[in-house]
Amino acid sequence: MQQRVAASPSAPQQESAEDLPEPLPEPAPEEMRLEVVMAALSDPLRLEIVRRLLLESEAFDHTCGWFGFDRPKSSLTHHFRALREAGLIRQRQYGLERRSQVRVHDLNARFPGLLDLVAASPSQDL
Amino acid sequence: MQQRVAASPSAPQQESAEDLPEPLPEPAPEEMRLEVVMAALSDPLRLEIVRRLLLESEAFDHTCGWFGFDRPKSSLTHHFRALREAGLIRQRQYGLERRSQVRVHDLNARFPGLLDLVAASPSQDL
DNA sequence: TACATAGTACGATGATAGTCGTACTGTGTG
DNA sequence: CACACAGTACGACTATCATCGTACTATGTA
Repeated sequence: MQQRVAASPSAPQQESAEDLPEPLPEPAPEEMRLEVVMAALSDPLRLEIVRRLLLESEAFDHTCGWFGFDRPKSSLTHHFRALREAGLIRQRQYGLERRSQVRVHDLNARFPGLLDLVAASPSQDL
Repeated sequence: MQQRVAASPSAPQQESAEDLPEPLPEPAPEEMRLEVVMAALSDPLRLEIVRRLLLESEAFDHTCGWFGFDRPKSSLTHHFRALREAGLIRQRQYGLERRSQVRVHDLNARFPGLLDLVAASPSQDL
C-alpha cells in the first residue's frame, strides 16, 4: 500500500533522486505530541484531508486545490498549516504550487495504527 | 434528574455483572465519531485520565478523586463528562461515588489501535 | 437529626480556534 | 512588461472550550 517514501531527510539517496524542493518546516518525529495530533484530526475538514490523501493519492502529493473544497483560500491555508505543524503532512513548494502528502513513514513509526484509524473513518461531505 | 441507584451494595465488585448500577447515558459504539474521540483526547488532562485508567486500573473503575488531580471538582466533572459523551469511558453511580472505566471492548471493536496509542503516550505531570 | 462526602449545575471569564474578506507575495507565461 | 495564478498574511468576528467559584443535590454515617 505504501511505496515511494521519497526523500526522507536522513536518507536522501533514492534511486531516482529528482531534486525535490526542501520540505517546509515540520516537527521531527520525536517532537510530535499525541494531543497535538489528536487536536489536528478533531476537525472534520482536516480529517477528510488526511483521509483523502491516504486513500486516493497515497503515492503522490497534491495541492490544496486538488481537493475541491468550497472554502476560501485563507481557510485552507489555516488547516493545511495546522496539519503540517502537528506533523501529519509534509509540504513542498513546486513553483507556484504547494503540495502536501501524508508523512506515512514517520507516523507509522511514531504512532502505529493511527493512520489506519483515519483511513477507516467514513468519508465526509464538506 | 435520573440516577438509578437500584439499591445495590456500595462496594463495587466484579463478580456479578447483573448487580451493577446502570451506566450513565453514553453513545452506542456505532454512534461514536472519530473526530469527537480525537477532540476528547486532545486535552492533556483527559488523555492522562484515559492513560491512567488503562495502565493502572484496567480491570477496575475509579472515582475522579482517585486520580489526585489538583483541580476544582467542577473542572473534573466537565472533563469526565466530555470523555463519557465521546464514548471513551463508562460511568456508574455507586451511592456517593461515580466510578469510571475505559470502554475497552467497545473501543477496540470500533477504533482498533486507538487505546494502544493512548497507552503508549508518555505520562504527563498535571 | 446533623454533618460530612462526592459530585452536579450554573454562570462568568479568558483563551483558543474556525471562518472569512482583503490585501499581498512570489511564480510562471505570453 | 503585464497579467493570471497559488497560496500567505493580517485582522476581525464568532463560537467553542477550559477553568473556576459558588450554590446545590444526593448519599452515607454518627
